[in-house]
Amino acid sequence: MKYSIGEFSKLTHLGIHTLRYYEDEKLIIPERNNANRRCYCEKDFAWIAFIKRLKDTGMPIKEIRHYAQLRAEGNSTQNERMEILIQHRQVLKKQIRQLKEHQAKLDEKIKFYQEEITSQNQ
Amino acid sequence: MKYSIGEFSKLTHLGIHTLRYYEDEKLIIPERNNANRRCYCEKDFAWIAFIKRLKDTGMPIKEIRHYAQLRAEGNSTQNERMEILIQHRQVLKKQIRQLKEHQAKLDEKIKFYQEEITSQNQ
DNA sequence: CCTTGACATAGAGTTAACTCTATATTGTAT
DNA sequence: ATACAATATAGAGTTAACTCTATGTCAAGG
Repeated sequence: MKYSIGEFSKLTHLGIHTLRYYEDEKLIIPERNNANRRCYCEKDFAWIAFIKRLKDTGMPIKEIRHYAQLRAEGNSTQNERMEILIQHRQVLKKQIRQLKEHQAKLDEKIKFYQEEITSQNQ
Repeated sequence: MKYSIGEFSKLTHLGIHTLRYYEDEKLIIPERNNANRRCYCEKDFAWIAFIKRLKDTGMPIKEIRHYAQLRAEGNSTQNERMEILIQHRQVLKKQIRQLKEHQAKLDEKIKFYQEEITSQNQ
């Protein structure tokens, strides 16, 4: 199955402009048809999903580009790509730990407000 | 204990420029001494710690400003501030859930690489 | 007295990540 | 054949959150 940029935009919930921007940034470079139109495929869809994951976990576009370029070079870069992901796993782990701490502190603060407010109503 | 902006900058690990920017944005407005110099105190330190927490959990500065303005209005806004934090707790909860999902998928991918690589070495 | 360093304000510059505009082509329905 | 909607490129504009520069003030040490 092949998708025009418009279809692919709907599929991925990324704007047309964003897809072209990602192409400029060399994150995802789709095939072209004989009229020079972009032709995205299933594989591109899976790849975009992964790009989103990296973005959502705070990886900047430059780093994603690096990963994408290694990917484009083929199998010989598997090891290096794995290393990047292993590094990133550490980052993610730390993020989760920190957010949990923030959550705990936020809960404390909310509890404090609740106590303040109920004590005022007596 | 009172701190000049230079001291407070070191204490909070926020640049002097950033502290002044936060003041422009009405997040934290310290006292002034008779020479018009900023005078940060312990309470400001606790408040900056909380601002950082909100920032680190993705709250934009405009929303933090809103919270800060309510805070400046005093006790009568306690309820509204609590509501904001309760809302934000939901956001945070969702963030953590998502990051955990991303972590799981990342682990899968790493595992996949490891299997690929070991199978190639045989 | 004079220099120096920390502070003050106002406003310009930077960076990341989009997002939009202008203009030109092209495939499809009438 | 013609109109029109989707696509193409190049480049400008936007937003958030800083970060820096220019210029001026002032208190304390030599």
